[in-house]
Amino acid sequence: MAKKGQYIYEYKHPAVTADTVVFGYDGKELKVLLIKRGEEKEAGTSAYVGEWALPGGFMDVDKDKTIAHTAARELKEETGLKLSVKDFKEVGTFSDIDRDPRERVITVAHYALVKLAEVQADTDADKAEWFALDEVPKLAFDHNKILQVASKHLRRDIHFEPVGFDLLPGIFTMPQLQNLYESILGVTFDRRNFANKMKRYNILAEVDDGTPRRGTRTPIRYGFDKKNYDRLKESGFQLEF
Amino acid sequence: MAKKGQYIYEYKHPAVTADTVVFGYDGKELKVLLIKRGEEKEAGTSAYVGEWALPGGFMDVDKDKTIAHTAARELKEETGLKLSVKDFKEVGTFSDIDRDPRERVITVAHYALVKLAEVQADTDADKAEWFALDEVPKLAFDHNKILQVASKHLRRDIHFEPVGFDLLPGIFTMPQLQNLYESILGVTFDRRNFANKMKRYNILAEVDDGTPRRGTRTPIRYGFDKKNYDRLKESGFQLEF
DNA sequence: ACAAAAGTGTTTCAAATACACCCATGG
DNA sequence: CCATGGGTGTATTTGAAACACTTTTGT
Repeated sequence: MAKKGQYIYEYKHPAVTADTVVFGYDGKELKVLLIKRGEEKEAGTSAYVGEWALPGGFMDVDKDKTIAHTAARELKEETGLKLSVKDFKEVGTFSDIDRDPRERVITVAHYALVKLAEVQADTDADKAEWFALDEVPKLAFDHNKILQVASKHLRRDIHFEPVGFDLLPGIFTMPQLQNLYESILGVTFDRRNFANKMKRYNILAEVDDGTPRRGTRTPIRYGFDKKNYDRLKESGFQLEF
Repeated sequence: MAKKGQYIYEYKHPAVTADTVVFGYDGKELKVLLIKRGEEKEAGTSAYVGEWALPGGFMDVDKDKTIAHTAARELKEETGLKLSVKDFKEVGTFSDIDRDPRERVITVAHYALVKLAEVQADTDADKAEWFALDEVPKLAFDHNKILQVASKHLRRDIHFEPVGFDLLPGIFTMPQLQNLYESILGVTFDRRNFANKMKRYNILAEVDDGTPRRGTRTPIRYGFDKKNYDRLKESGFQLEF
């Protein structure tokens, strides 16, 4: 952690933070991980104590190799969630002059996708909580705006990136996959057309995990074919919906 | 301009800059505006003096309403080019710990599109120069990397945004438009297919600017139909190529 | 006179869309 | 027994891609 002391500059510097929108999917709807703000460790005074906010915090100028490292470190400290630096996708910089009442703070917003089921155990329930996207309360700072923009980025990226990979468990069903896309994009698809399109990309493989298929009521279970997926991505594809 | 003085913080703060990749199109190829670095006005020591670099500079914590304002202000100061704040599209944050030899500096990169012909007169030729994209020299800091990423963003955005609007003069020809797309994407299109697709969007209008069409050798002149374009954009379209 | 630039239309193929029925299970 | 969830195939339409010739001007 950064040392407290006296740091002197010839010109004013802003403080820099990294905030992260962590998206998870519970099989029904998209959720976001929020924390309840406590006393600030770093800034002289605290702001928005007791309110909900996105996890994030101040850059450690000496230790954080990049701003994504800040995001990863703070997420870990605040929620217990340990993600790889490359899981953080940058959303943008929020730099309005009055966005923090204490001093000038600019924040670099990120988003990350996690497999909710596998990760729920690791999150520190005392501080962090999952909220359905449409039940997110009023947040500290400009965090509602950040969440909006991050959601927009997710909706865009879904056309180019394997969001299913990251949000669904390793084994999943076609209805789950479809529901995920429908949740993110806010639309509905025809079952048959959706499945056909997905299958044409050759990135899905039927898997037999031992669950007996006892009739049409138990859905077929799929896994992602990462090899084919990566090849497809290299050659500049577009997953259109 | 920011005041020089003694600014004291309890925790280390990084310096923050905004850099901008200004793209222009001369009818043949994509160009970028670069500046020759002189003595730094702000930082104690100067870095990369005499080398080519992207225009940009330090945030004025008291005056710059957002980081985009920093980008606009610095572009104006360094090249004479006066663009609207909303013309700056954010590309990303570059924050590697050793990217500036003087102190920890993180930069927020932007790109902007200009009509080269209309703007060339405004740029201060003493300090700034246009370079073809594939003739860009080795740049200061990590600016070559920033340029790469900005180009990638432009290539992506071309599918969703009216880049033609911003890069071409108000009146242009189909071959010019096609050449622009080919330059940015690095591919070639069939003349007929390209024109047909463009026309299907109903965003082009033939204009008669007095130039006589004296035969097939003088191309038809078009303008953008901004109304239709905006409507199309609202309804979430994709310009596919 | 010939090379270069620009205009134009049709055919073919692939993908998007729309649409209806059957089966098995759980309550 | 019936409501629910899940599987499957076909016909139609739309857009993408491939393709060749003619005209005019500049040299």
